[in-house]
Amino acid sequence: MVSRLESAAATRQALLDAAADLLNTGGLEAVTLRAVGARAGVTRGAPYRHFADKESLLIAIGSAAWDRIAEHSAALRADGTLPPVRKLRAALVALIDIGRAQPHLYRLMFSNPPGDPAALARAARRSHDEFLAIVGELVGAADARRYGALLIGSVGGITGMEVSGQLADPKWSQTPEDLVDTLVEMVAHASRA
Amino acid sequence: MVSRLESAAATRQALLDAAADLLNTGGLEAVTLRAVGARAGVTRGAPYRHFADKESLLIAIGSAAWDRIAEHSAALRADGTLPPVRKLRAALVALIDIGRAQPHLYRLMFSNPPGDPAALARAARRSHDEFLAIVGELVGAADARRYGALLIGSVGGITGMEVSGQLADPKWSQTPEDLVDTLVEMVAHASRA
DNA sequence: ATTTTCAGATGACGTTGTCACCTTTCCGAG
DNA sequence: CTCGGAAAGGTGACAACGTCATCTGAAAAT
Repeated sequence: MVSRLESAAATRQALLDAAADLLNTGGLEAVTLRAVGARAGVTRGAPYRHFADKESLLIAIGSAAWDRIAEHSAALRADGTLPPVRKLRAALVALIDIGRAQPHLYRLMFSNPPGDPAALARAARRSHDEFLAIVGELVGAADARRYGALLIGSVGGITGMEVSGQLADPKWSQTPEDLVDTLVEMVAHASRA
Repeated sequence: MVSRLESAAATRQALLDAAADLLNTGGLEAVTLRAVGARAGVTRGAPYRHFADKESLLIAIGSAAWDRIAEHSAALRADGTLPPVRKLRAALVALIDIGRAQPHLYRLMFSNPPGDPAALARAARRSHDEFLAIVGELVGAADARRYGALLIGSVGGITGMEVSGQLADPKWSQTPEDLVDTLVEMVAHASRA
């Protein structure tokens, strides 16, 4: 008694899960439509009933990841028990966690696909808005844009260094969390002056 | 009177130039060994006399870009007429300039290839060392590691936002240069305290 | 002068993304 | 209740790609 619509939606989700799984375990090169189909229990042509092409499937995965981050930030913002500095730090560290646990997914989130270069940037907007609100609680609405862009960009890059193994160089002797703490401290201090 | 060695070296460079050109104009997807060979005046199999595979060719391009940055930073560091803050800003803005002028090359520089994930991270080390020295001039050797990692990561991420078009959102109303100025100012201030 | 070496050309193979066509199954109108 | 359209999925085919084995010709070494 599964309706056709339910079955189709389930297949679509199975394709997304299969692709995300392959991405995490074997990297982007392991994500082939044939492998995705096989893991989802269908054949190579089936994904075209749910996604225009391979790129659309990847964009959907990246967008979903951005949506989860947006929800996480929204939940943080709504938490009244946490002081703004804590919210900010938690929101930033969430990105680091994704980068560490799912580096290939992290890369995908920041890629811009050849066909629709702005697709993932659009998906990131909701997440950025939530983040902007959290920053505003700390530094005030006037400076939120300035420090918001700086913090998001910085953490994105710091996580990128971690993902590509550059931060592992003993030359730095800093964890991403260390750097985030320094960054938040500097921003909090600068906004008070 | 071109010797065979000279001819081989010229072909190798022609392949690198052709690939870099295709990368800049058409993105990574436009870089096919057949197209690279055609533009360099050879056929599709010829690149295998100079590079183990396609990935090695791309790594060579990314490494060369990192080398150019290292040289640029070294030249900056040797310039006695510039105060440390100026050197630091110029070194950081150099990354932004590459990102803007050659976004696909910029992406390649920060990618980690499936075969040798640390290859480009190694190529970036010399550049990082030069940068570390410049930071040291400003904040002292004790804090150089801390702020060096923070600055490199931050600027990498900020440029990434610019490259992927996220900073273009009027929501931020900040140029990458604005953010770098804020960042440098904050670091200079923090290191004085 | 002869042998070795190596850049380059060519043919072939497996894999991939994609499309056209066919089959099957479900939903809704009569 | 029937039947016709719609849509999911399967199958065959094709072009493009990375890669390798093999061949050729010319330069370097002996």
